[in-house]
Amino acid sequence: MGRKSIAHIRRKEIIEGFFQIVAEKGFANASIREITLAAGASTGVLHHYFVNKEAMVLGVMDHVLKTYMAEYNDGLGDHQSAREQLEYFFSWFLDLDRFDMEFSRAWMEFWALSKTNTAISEAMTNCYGQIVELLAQIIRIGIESGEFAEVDPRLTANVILSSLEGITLLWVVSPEATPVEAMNEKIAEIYLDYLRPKNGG
Amino acid sequence: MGRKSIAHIRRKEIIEGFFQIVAEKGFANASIREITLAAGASTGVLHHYFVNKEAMVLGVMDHVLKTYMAEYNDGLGDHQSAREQLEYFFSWFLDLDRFDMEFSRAWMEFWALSKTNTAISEAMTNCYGQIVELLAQIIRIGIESGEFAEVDPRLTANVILSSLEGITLLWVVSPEATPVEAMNEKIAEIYLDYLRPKNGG
Amino acid sequence: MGRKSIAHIRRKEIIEGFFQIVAEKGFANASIREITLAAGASTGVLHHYFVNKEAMVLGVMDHVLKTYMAEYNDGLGDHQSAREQLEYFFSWFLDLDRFDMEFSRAWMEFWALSKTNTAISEAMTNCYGQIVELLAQIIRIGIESGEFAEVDPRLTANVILSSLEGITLLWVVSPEATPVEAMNEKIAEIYLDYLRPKNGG
Amino acid sequence: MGRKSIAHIRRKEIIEGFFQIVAEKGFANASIREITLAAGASTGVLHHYFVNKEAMVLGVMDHVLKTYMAEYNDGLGDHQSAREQLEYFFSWFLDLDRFDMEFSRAWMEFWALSKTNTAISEAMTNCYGQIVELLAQIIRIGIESGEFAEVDPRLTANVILSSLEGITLLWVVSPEATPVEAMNEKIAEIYLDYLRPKNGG
DNA sequence: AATGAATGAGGGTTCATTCAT
DNA sequence: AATGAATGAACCCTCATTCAT
Repeated sequence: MGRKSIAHIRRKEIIEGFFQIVAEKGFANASIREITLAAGASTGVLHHYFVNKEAMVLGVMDHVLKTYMAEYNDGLGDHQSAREQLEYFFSWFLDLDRFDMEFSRAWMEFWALSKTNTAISEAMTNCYGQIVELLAQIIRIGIESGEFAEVDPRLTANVILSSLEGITLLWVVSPEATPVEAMNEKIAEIYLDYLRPKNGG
Repeated sequence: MGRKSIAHIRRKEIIEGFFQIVAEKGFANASIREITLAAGASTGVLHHYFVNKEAMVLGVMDHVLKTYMAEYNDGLGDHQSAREQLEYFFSWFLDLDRFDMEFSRAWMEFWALSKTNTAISEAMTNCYGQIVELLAQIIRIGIESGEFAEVDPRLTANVILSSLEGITLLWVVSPEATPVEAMNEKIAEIYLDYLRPKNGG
Repeated sequence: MGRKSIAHIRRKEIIEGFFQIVAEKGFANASIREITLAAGASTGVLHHYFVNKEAMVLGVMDHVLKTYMAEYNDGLGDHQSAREQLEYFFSWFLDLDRFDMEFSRAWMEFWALSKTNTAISEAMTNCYGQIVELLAQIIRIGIESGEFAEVDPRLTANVILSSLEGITLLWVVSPEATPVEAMNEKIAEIYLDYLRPKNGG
Repeated sequence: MGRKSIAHIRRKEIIEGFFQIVAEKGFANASIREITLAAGASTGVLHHYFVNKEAMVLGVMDHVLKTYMAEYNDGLGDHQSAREQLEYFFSWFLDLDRFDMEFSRAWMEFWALSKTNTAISEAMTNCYGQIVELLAQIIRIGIESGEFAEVDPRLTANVILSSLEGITLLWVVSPEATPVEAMNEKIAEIYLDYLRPKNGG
């Protein structure tokens, strides 16, 4: 038991050190030595917990997905209508570390890595797949209840997600030129409007 | 002149080889040796034309920006109304190599690099800045002519660009899960609708 | 007593796991981790019984020498004449695990190690020394009894042993190209003939 | 041309440094760094000429085989009868670096490596295959001319080679206990006798 | 303008061994 | 007696870059 909890702590320390250095220097320039220093661990311990650098990425992604989905589910209960749920989704997604520069820089590295690394690609696809499904489900409920217009739920979910991630992207690439908060509000406004039933139509 | 054109050809060969390998393996794993093989040049020649790998990125970005802006301007003349110009913008942006996997993968690498490399960051900011300005100008014209509602031109331009780039991002990360064409159409539809003057309102 | 026998069993398990991995991968690539898995023991236990990898080699060699010499002595009693004893020697030597690939591969590793490791070198010299002495003694008896020609007993013993070990060597290096059984028979035939008294001389 | 000859020299320097360190420490303990120092080359140059340590082994073996076969063929012309050729073979084989400790130690490493490395195994099989064929051919000629008894040429060739290599083996393992010169002479005597036609028989 | 041999720092990873539990 | 987490030196190899030719 004591052992197990130490292992958990170690894993978390390593993940955090790794995350920090990747955000700072990028994956390729995140040397094991530096991760080691940031995590307060030896090279041996790093490879005791993660077979290689790639496995650390998977560890981070797994950790992030689990944590955030748990947060989402924790706050979900209060929201009754589909519209409220969608608003809740926007606020949750905004609250993620999306506009934490460290988080976003690291996450962008994982985007880039997913192109050449099957395991990371699968983790990414899974991650975005879950979020799209979340959104699509809210939209489906809203359509059924008559709160939303009859749009294609998955397509709309994909479009919303890509718009939100597009903001993150531009923000990381050009932080000063990208007014993220106003953009987020605008996006929420536009899509809520798009989903409003066109009664008069 | 003969000399100069050989130099031009060489530069282009190198840029193309570099681009191909970066798309395939990512910037960090694009070794000079491989670029050399793809470009049909020696290591010496590579460093004769580009002081280092970073300079190749800048070379590519400069080449891409110039080429695409020229294309944009070439096709622009026919379109009179702001709405037509915006539709033209969407079709031009779609026609870029955005949904060419090789292009997009390489471009994603440049996103990632811009975080840690000042020169690339500046080139990126400049690149997106020009496109945003393009869009904002169309929107301004539309507002003035009464074709568009009175929105914030730069904010709207940023939102549109981020939505479009967000599609590319999701597509590269999850090619199979991302219906890019339908998403593009939907995005165009939504923003054209958003910009429509709400007379009755 | 119970303790002691557990210790014996553990030692044997470790030796066998070690032997197997050395045969498979070679000494240098036989990692403690793999030996651990093969022996069903932890790294701690391994180092409890053997101070290091070298000690495992000495353990194996000691075990092998004792076992085989015991086998030799067990079967010896029946053979009266020097010729019979020599024939018995050949059959015993053949029956050793010499043409068991696993044994021979591991043993070849120990040859190689003996060059740079004094303790292993001494164990090897002792091992071959005992066998040469065995052979020389048989030859001496045969010469005294008039069964064998008057050859140099130690030189002949060395020559016979080297011929036999040479077969093993070629067999391990080129298993398919080396007809070990026919070679063994031929060797026995040639040396028995060589030792036959040349009456007519 | 100048380039090419430099490349030849570099390759030879590296092979010699490698050979020396392998003989001294064994393949596994021959670090690139030490080979580098022995060869007077940088790590980069080492890997420029040989993709990895294994390739150096193949380089050595190739070099050795070519050199020695050339020596053999150079001295062959003078020897007319099969018996003379066989005697020449013995003297040539003895003259190889067989009883040069450095050579033999390194060669023993290659034996050991051939067990786990396909390319080295093939080189070894090829090497011994050529020598066996050489010997078998001499024996065949002797049988045809009536100089030799009607033995199995390949089997006999294998037996002779294994006896000779067995001497090397015992010598490397127990240099002091192994009277190599007397053993060599004895082996030559025994096999020449074995091959003598048994007219009276 | 072009070549590719040479450099050597730095990369990720492995591993025998130790030791707190 | 037994465990396996922890250590950190050492390993092989890669690489961008330089420079003599």
